Amino acid sequence: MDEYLPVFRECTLFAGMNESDISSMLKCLGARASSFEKNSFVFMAGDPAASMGVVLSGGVHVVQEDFWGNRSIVTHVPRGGIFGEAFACAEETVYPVSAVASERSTVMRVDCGRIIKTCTTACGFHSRLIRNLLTTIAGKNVMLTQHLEHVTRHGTREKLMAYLSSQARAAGSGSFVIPFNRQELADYISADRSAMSNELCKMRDEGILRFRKNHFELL
Amino acid sequence: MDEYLPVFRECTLFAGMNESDISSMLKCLGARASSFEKNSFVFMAGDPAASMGVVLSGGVHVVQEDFWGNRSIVTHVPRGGIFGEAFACAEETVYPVSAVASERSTVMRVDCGRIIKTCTTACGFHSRLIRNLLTTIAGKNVMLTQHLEHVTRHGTREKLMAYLSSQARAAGSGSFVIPFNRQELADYISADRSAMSNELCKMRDEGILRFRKNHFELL
DNA sequence: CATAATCTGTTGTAATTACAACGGGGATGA
DNA sequence: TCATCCCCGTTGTAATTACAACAGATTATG
Repeated sequence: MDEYLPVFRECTLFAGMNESDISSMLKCLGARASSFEKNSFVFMAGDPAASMGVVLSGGVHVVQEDFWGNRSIVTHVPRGGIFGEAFACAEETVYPVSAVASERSTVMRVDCGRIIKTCTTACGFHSRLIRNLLTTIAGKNVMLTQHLEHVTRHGTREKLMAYLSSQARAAGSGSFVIPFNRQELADYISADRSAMSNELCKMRDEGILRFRKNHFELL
Repeated sequence: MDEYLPVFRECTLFAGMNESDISSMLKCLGARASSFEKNSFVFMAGDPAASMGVVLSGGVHVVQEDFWGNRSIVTHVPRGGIFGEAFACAEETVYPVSAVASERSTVMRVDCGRIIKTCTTACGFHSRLIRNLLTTIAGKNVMLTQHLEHVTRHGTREKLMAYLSSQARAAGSGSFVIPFNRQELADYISADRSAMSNELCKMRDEGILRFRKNHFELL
């Protein structure tokens, strides 16, 4: 397991811990790493939701299948990312989604009960681990709330204004750089790229914003 | 503060605790209740995000204002509900939203740092409190993820199928009752009521589902 | 029971959006 | 330098959705 220590250092779950702390903690938690072939299931929808996963190598797709069998990708989890933690930490009894290796991957699974319920005095960094878990989930929560805020607006222009406003707020300025190209931005706000591009230019012509590539300025 | 003990028993944050535990814990946390007139701010966007709120009486609107000053309501928090906890628990430094009393209200504010960072051996139920906080945020996380899944689908029919599928999964059956009327369902999936109603009937005529009022059956 | 109020389905029209196709940069690499 | 690829804007058309208005059904209320 120690071969993956560089990965753990990138993982928000272990923020503020050094390698020896992490190493001893993983033993304490009974964490086990397993390998998965491409397209094999790490867990399936309907399995008891007891553990969270940490991607040590490769990547994992979180997928959902609807009543009629249509499959869609919810998220992709890259190396160093965690998944399933919200279901395991909530009162959910089973996973409502499946996790599939998008390529040959190594995944570490940690029983969430061991993190939460164990006496927190057992090892020195256990409380830090819980805090990290809480911070990580809370951070995702904030991002999800914002995303929902942007997507639920009616009309392409309203979506853009909501998204750009939040970026300006985060930057503390009306002038900022976004982390998306046009196609990615369109996917994010759930709109068509060309329609969005069109709307952006209309807004520019009306004088409510300026942009050049990924740099935007609200007026 | 003890006059609000009945409210605390409904609050997920204090699940599994009895009234005397809650009472002593609130002292330990240094929680303070304050009154707010209708339309007065509990906190404003830009304030340092240190504490979470618990609505003891009345209700609170979480509102967001965009770059051009357009205000929109993100959520309404009723009596017994908590708000601001995700921002305070995440690494956010300031609130990106404001909280406004929707009527004359009483709100208890708890410093999140006191919950998370204090030595967990300080009082017996502190670890339970942290677990409740984690469970609550994780639960919201699951709901947000699902909602996003439903809203981002393109087309009214696809949204309906995604939502109804998730309800069927939750019920463990293709036959279930939804907690929305038509208007609420339309708001939830971010669509027009009449267009949605139309689409539902088309789907019924095509034989992929049946419904009567709030009872649905997928085929 | 009668009346009002609300919810739901239906229709037609206007507005918006998705889709496809294309051309102009700008970056990349041989 | 030239060729290639990718990103972005633009346009026209087809499809979808929003909006408004209305009628039947259901529920609430006195």
